[in-house]
Amino acid sequence: MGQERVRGSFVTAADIAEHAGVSRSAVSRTFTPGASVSSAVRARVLEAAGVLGYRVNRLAQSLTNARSNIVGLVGADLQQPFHAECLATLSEALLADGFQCMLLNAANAGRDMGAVIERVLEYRVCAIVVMNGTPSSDIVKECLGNGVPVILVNKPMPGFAVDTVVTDHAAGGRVAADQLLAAGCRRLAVVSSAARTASLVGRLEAFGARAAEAGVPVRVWQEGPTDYAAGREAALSILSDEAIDGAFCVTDLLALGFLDAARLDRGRIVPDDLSVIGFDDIPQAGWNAYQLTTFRQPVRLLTDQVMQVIRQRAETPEMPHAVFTLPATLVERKTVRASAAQPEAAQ
Amino acid sequence: MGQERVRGSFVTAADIAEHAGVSRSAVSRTFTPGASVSSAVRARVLEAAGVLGYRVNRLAQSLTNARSNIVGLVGADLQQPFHAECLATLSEALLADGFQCMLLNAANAGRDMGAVIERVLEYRVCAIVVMNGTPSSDIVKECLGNGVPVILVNKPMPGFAVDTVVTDHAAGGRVAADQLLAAGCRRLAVVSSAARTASLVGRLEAFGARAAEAGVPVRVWQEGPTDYAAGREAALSILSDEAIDGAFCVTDLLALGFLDAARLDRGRIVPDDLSVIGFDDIPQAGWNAYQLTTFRQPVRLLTDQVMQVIRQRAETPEMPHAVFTLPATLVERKTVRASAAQPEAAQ
DNA sequence: CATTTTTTTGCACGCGCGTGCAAAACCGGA
DNA sequence: TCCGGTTTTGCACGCGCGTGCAAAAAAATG
Repeated sequence: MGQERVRGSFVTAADIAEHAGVSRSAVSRTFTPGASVSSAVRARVLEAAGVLGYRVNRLAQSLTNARSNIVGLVGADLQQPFHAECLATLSEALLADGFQCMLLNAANAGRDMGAVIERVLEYRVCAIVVMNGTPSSDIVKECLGNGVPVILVNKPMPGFAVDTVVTDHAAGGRVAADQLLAAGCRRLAVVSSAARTASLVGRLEAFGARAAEAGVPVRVWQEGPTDYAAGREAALSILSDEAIDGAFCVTDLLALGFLDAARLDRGRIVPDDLSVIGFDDIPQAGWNAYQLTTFRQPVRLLTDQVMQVIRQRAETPEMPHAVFTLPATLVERKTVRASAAQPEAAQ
Repeated sequence: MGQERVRGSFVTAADIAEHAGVSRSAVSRTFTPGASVSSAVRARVLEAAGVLGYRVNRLAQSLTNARSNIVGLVGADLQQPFHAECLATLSEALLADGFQCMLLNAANAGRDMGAVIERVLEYRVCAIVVMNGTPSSDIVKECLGNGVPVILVNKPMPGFAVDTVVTDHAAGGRVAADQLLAAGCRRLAVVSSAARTASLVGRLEAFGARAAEAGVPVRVWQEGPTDYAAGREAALSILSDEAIDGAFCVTDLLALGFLDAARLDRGRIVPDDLSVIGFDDIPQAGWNAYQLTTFRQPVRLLTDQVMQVIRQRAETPEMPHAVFTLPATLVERKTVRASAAQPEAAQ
């Protein structure tokens, strides 16, 4: 079976109808759950479909429904470990739920997301998920105006009718400060990038606030991109200047670069001389050369929440919009000195 | 402008026609390059489109063309650095060329690619690019039977009417052997995984053949998945057994795990005691903690070639099918001992 | 101005599909 | 056998768009 397929063209429902000796409607109904077809007809249609290799044309189908079941997935810097993880998890969940995902790669974060979002609107997507990067408010309005729900991950946009799913960055920042203080650090640094993303700023400010409460000075570094090389530069600069003994890098990539420069170039012993905490828990953070203490972003939870919002909003478009905040969990590895104050007895 | 948009629904060409006082055809022609419209009408249409927020419905458009301009991008283990890089590069190129990409995440490589490819066929994609993983021959036939070109990256399927774009793995394997031999290694190992992928096998066998020519024994390891942890396990097992002094890991991920275990657990000094070469040149390979000597896969070239094939085959479907082999380039860093035999004078 | 040529425009059809509606077929009961 | 009720089936229309065709308008030519 499937042998005599005509090469080079798709089979239509009409072809099946003819081959099975039924009306085209019968074919359509066979592939429409809950439609009325006798089992005899259904059987003949299915057989013909098998032989000819029929496949409903979703394009035409979506035309009737006025909406496809395609979800637009927008993101930049997709090769970064954390972003790649988000993408992999989200796309898998979407597929598992019967959606198709259109990937909108905004490439280097600088490039305009607007152009790329505009294009996907032409496909009548049923939702747009922004995994990272900051879409302009104009384009968000445009999506909303066309009835396309927008879901923002880790990127709150107050005042817009969007759904937002974020990690609790502030809580992470606070815990990071607590950890470093508990480890006895008294000259702290926080390493971020020139990108003043809400998530990055959230982590940084909460960290700074907590340190301030404790009366500990914090050296703030916010230069360059958010990557490994920038982390190295930060370490090279900060660690030569001052006697920093604890650093919170707002991203694992920064932290790993920072660690390498601290150890290899500045001869620091981690965690004895210097404690370091990252954020994201990318796979590399767990590698033996690093064993970075960091915060795990709840990617699975974020994804589940995104899926739930997509489904709910499909049913109830006028549902009130909300911000869902999910907790990051501390992953204790080996870049923070064990607290001397409260030794964990007999472990 | 754009204020009075009716919320919650898309604007159609008919709406524009009415608003501009022209026929619907005029609207269609305005947005069809090379169609005949007077500049007066065009102007009025464009203005109406601006005010109402019109956007052609690609779904309906593709219905007429019998083909969308969507390309299906199939891959597994998308969070792996090399795969993520391929995905990022390819999706960017596709978007730049006016295509849209549908992401088909086959999740854990084990899962069936067929199901996911079947689904994307329903969208009348104009091509399917398989970035990694092995699609069943049945599903490939099915695509081909429907006139959808299939492009395989790093995965030759002899005998099928597909286009193939591969890195020259064998050449890499040979050079790897040469490098290790030149470094004076006399007890070699090659580390691969249980996945007998063509690319992995290609690298491994070429390496083995070259070593055999030189009369040097090679310990072959092919267990577990293709990741960091598997690389560690390989090192823990191999390095305790024998006095290996040179290892070719067929993947950077394996190499980095191997390196960490060799240094941290087995106390080897790289490259003095042990030389290690990887493959792929993922970003982490260049990090200071590793400085791995490896082969850079020509991702940009692969991508360019894929794009060229897509364009050409769109024009000339019956074009003969070919295998394009692109060279990997050795990236010399610091995990291979400098050759004693031929000291590079005064460098 | 009349006529031919060129350009522009609207009509109508089809792309592949879902679905309301009415005709047809079927089923069970009297 | 006939009849009311319950599927099942086919017809025809519409989804939003592109496009061939012929009518209309404009432009060029005599």
